[in-house]
This record gives sequence, structure tokens and C-alpha cells, in this order.
Amino acid sequence: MKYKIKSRIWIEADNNVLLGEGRVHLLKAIQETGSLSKAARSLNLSYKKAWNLLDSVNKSAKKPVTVNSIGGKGGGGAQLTDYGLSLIRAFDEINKNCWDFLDKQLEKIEHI
Amino acid sequence: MKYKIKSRIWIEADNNVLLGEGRVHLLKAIQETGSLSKAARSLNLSYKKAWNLLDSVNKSAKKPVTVNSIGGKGGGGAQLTDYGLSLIRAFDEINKNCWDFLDKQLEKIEHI
DNA sequence: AATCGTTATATCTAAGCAAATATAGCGAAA
DNA sequence: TTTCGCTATATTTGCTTAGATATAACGATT
Repeated sequence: MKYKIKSRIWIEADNNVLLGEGRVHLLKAIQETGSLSKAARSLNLSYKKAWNLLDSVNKSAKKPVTVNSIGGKGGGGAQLTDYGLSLIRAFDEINKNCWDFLDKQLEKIEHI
Repeated sequence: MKYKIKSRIWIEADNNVLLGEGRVHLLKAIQETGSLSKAARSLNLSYKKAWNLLDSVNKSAKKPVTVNSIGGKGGGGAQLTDYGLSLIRAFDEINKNCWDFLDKQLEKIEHI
């Protein structure tokens, strides 16, 4: 039996969570489906929860992460801004780097 | 306004959490006070919660992390084993390294 | 003007988890 | 043999949080 090191990182703005793993999943699903409600369904979360998450992200980010439209063809929709895309890219990169880093730290506990 | 990167790491054994920040706090308080109930009081957590945490730690670790004595002078007590001490040391070191690492990653988001 | 699938929001209900409470058992020491 | 403060554990109570439900508003298209 071996010990494992796990981690979770997130980006904060003004002591509010801006982006964590769940929020990134949601944003990616919005990118793929073109709407918040479809994204919520695809991730098996209630529309309300998804809306709260997205609202919180947009409120704490420096610039809008999505553009949401109400009404019109198809009832409306949501899509990521370039800013949102660059945030996701940065998060993914830092997250991966963190995993790799912790992998190297494993040697510090493997003899324990 | 600047974005910050926060993180949390923990050590798992067999998909159970072995050590996280809260558990390390508890173990350190046990070390200082010599008893689980005193440690719980000093950290403002209920004895039950503290006991559950310690029980879980001892159950998932390869070797006992504390030695608990019931009855006797002073009613009993708990103290860390050498093994427990080395676990705490390893956790603290890895945790600190992780923070330092993420500090360096900050440059990846400071322009966003 | 009617339709449609959204976004947006309020309200109520259920469930899970944390906290409080209670109590048994222990063993050294007086 | 009684006292003491602790470990150990069960049970209940309360509170927060998640989930379900309902509904208003929107605007391009027909």
C-alpha cells in the first residue's frame, strides 16, 4: 500500500472563488453546448446550481467570462468570451503543472 | 485587483484521506496538550469530531500515529508516535513547497 | 401576435451533515 | 473503594445546504 498526494487548486479574486475544477468543467461544457441549460444537463447538475456558479464567476472576474443572450432564436444561449477562454487555459496549465510538481514530491513520503 | 492562486493538498491511503490541513492541526495540538480532549478544546472543535478525525487517521495510516491511554493518572491521554511526527514533518514540507511552487506560477495569470 | 427554448429568479421541501447531549468504561492514585 | 479526567461511543437535535418546483421575462422567427 502506498500513500498518494492529492491536491486542489483554485483562483480567487477579492477572497471570492473565481475558478475551481467544477467551474472550469461548467465553462467547458458551455463552450461545447452553446447554452447554460444544456451544459447543466450534460454535467448532471440543476440549472439553478449551474446558474449560481456562472453568475459567481462572472461577478468576481475582472471581465465577463461569458456572454449570455435571452430570447430570440433558440431561446437564447451562452458562450465564452476570449477572456474566459484564456482564464480556462491558464487554470488548466497551472493545475497540470501542480500535479507534475507533486508527483516529484512523492519521494518525500514513499519511505514512510 | 489581483487574482490569487490557492491550494489544498492532502495525503490519501486506499482512497481514504489520511492527512489534510485540519488533521495536521489536530495532531499538533495533541502534541502540545498531551490529550485529545484538550486538543479539541484548544481548536474549538467538539470532542466527537476530533475523535472521529483521529480515529480515521489511525485507521488509514500504515502504523499508529498516536498512542492513546484510557484511565489512570489524569484520566488518560494521547501522544504522537515517532511515526506520527515524521508524517507531520513530511506533510508540512510538501505543503510549503507547493505554496512556493504556485507562487512562481502566479506570473501565468498576472497579465490576465 | 403566438411560439419557442432559453436566461433569470423566488420559494419551498428534503436530506445530509454538524453539533449538542448523554453515558459507559477505564485504571492510577489517594 | 472512591474519585478523577480522560477515551470511546450512541443518540438525538438542529441547521445549513442541495434539490425540486414554479414562473416571469426575453426576443428572433413564423
